[in-house]
Amino acid sequence: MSTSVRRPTIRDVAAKAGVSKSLVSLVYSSPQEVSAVRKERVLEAAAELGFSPNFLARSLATSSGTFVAILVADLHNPLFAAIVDHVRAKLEDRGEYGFMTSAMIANPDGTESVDSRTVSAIIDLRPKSVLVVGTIPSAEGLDALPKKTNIVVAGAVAENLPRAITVRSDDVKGIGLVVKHLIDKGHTKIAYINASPLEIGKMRSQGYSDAMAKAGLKSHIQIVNQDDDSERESYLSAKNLLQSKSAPTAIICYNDLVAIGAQEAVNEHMASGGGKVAITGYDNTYLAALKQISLTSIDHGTREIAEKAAELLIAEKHSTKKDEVHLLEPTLVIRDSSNFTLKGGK
Amino acid sequence: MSTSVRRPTIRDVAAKAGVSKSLVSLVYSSPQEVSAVRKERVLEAAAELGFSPNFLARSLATSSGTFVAILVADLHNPLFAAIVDHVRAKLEDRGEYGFMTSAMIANPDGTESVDSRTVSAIIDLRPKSVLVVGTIPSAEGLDALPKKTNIVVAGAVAENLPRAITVRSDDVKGIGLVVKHLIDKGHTKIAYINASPLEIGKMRSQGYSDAMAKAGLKSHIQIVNQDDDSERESYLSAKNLLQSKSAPTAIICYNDLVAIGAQEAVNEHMASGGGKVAITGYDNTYLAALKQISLTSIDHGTREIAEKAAELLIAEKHSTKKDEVHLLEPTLVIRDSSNFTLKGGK
DNA sequence: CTACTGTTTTGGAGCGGTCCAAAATCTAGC
DNA sequence: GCTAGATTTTGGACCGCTCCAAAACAGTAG
Repeated sequence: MSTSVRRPTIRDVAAKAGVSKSLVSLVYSSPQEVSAVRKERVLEAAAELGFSPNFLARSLATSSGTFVAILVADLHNPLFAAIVDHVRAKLEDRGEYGFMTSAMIANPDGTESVDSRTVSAIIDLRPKSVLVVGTIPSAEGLDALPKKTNIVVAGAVAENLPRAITVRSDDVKGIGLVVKHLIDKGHTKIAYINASPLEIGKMRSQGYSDAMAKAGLKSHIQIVNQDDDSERESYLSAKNLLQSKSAPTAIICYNDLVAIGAQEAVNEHMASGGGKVAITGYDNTYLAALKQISLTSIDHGTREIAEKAAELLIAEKHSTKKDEVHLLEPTLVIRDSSNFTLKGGK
Repeated sequence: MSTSVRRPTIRDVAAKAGVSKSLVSLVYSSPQEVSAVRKERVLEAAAELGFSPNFLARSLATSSGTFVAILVADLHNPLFAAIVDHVRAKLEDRGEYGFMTSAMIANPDGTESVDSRTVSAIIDLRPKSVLVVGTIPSAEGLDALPKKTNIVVAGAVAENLPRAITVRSDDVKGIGLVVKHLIDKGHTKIAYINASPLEIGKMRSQGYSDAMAKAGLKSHIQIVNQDDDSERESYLSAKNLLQSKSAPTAIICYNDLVAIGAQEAVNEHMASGGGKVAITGYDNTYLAALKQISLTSIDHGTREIAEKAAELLIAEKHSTKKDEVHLLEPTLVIRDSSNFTLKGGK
C-alpha cells in the first residue's frame, strides 16, 4: 500500500512551491514573518506532498526542541500513569497554542528504574522541557541539559536535581491527616509500615512520628521498614506486627499497594478471631477505590499536580531560585478499611 | 555544579586523540576495523572528555538507528507494563552484544491512545525496530518506516499493520479453557461480558461462542457488549445479567478489570441472598492474584511473549511473509472466584 | 528617478554524526 | 629496493532542519 518511499523534506516542498527552503522553514517556525501569498503556496505544496517537519532534524538544529520529554520512574505505579495522563491532556490543550507537539516517555524498568543511557538519550533529544514523574536515581544526569530547559518533578521529591522545580502534595501533612483520623476513631496503638528508602519514605515516616508525638502518643510510635512495596513483603510485615505483643489496632501504610498486602494479613487476623484492625494506604489510586478493597487513602490532588506541572513545563522562563517547590494540599478519603470506631475506648 | 557546557563531540575527541573524526566514528560503529593503538588512544580521549555519541545525530545520519522504540497503547494496563518490563530486561541482556542501546516509549493517553503525531515522531527517530504493545489505532502510520525496520506487535492483534509480526497467545483457545473449566464445575448458564470493539474483543467473543456451541450449550450463549473496560460499566453489566430472568451462574469477563467490576455485582448479589456465581477474568494481571480479589484468569505467558518479541526485534532480517503471527499457549489459573462446584447439578 | 528606510526572501554554514571513495600506510614478494 | 595488494585513515558530502547575514523587493520621500 503506502509506498514506503522517502518522506518529503523541506526542500521538496520548496521546489514544488517555487521558494527557498529557508522560506519553508520560516513558515513552520515563525509564520507571522512570511507574506500571506507565499505562506499559502507553501502550505499547499506541503499538503500535496504530505510533508511534516522532521522533528529529529529540528531538534538537532536547534539548541532546544519543541517538545516535552516525560520520564516515568515506574510503569506499574498507577499514580504515575494518572499524572502522565493529566499532564498530557493539559499539554494537548495548549497544543493548539502552537509550540507543543509530542510527548515521549523514556522508560523504566520496574527494578532498576530509568537508566543513565535513557537519560542521556533524552538529553540528546533536546527537549524544550523535561517532566520527571516519580523518583529516578540516574536523573541527576539531567543536569547536563542547557539551563534554558525546564525540569519539573511531579509526585516525588527531587533528589540530586538542584535545578528542578518540584510539584507535589505535602506528605507530612498527609500522614498527619491519617493519624488524626485514626485517633478520632479511637486508636492509640497506630503503627506505620514504610516501604521506601527514598526521600518520600522518610518524609512520611517523619510525618507519622511528628503527628504521633504531637498527639501525646510518642510511646506508641512503631515503624517497620521493608525493602520494597511488594504485596508479599507487606503481608509479612503486617503479620509480624499483629502477632507481636505490642500489636497495633491501626496500621498506616506507605502506599496503597503496601496497604493491600497488609489488608490480607488483617483479614486473616480477623478470620482467626482477632479484633478489627484499621488499615490505611496512600496515593488514592484506583485500587483503593475498588469495593473489594475499599481502602482509606490520601489523595494527592493528582489533577492539580498535573496542571501545575504542565504549566511549569510550558512556561517560557524559569524562576532562578533553587529548590523551588510547589506544595499542594493532600486530602483524606475515608473508606471501609478504617471507617469504624474502635471498641473499648483508648 | 556540573557546568552545563556544550557536550563534547566526535570532533573534540578526534582533536584530542590526534586522529580524524571519521576514525572516532569508526571506533564506535565498527571497532574491529580500527587498529588497536588508535582505538585505545581514541577511547582514552573520549573517556577524559566524557564523550558519548549523540544518538540523535546518529539516527539522523543513518537510515536506521541503533535503538528499539516501544509504543504502549495504555499506560494503565498492567499487562502492558509487564510485557514492556520483560522485553526491556531481555534487550538489556543482549545489550552487551553491542547494537542495542536504549529503549523509548512514546506514550499514550489513556483515552485517545497514541496519536498520529507521536507515531510520526517515532518515525523521525528512525529506530532499528518498533515494538507496539497493545492496539494502537494510528499505528498504521508506521507503514511509512523503511522496510528494513522490524515492526513487532505484542499482546494484541495487529490491525492495519500488514508488515508487523504479531506475538500473542491464542485467545480463542484461552476462552475455550475458561468455558471448559466452568462446565467442569457444573455450569451451563455461562455468560460473557465483552468490553472491546477491537479485534481482540471479537476473538474472545468468538472463542466463547465456539466453545459453548461445541459443548452443546448453544442455547445458553449470552454476550453483553459494553463500551469500555471500566469498573463501573462492568459492575452495571453484571448486575443487569444477574437480575435478568435468564441469569447466568457464571460470568466470563473480557479482562481482569472487567471481572473486578463484575465481582462487585456478584458480591452484592450473594449478600442479598442470591446463589453463588463464578467470575473469571483474562490477562492474569497482578490484580487477579490479590487475595481480596482472587480471580480465575488466563495467563498469556507474558514472559514468553516478551522474549519472543525481543528476539524478533533484534533479528537482523525479517521473514517477508505477510501476517506472520506467533501464537503462544495460554494457561488457565484457577482461583477462588470460580473454584467451587455448582450445586444442583446441571 | 534616486536615495533611503523597512520588510521579505534567500544562500550558506552549521547541528553531530555516518559513509564512501580516495589517500596513506603497511606487508609481502621478487 | 621497488611494486602490487591488503589494510587503515581521512576528507568531504550528506541526513533534514534552523539561523543569520546579505540580497531582493517594496514603499515613501525628496
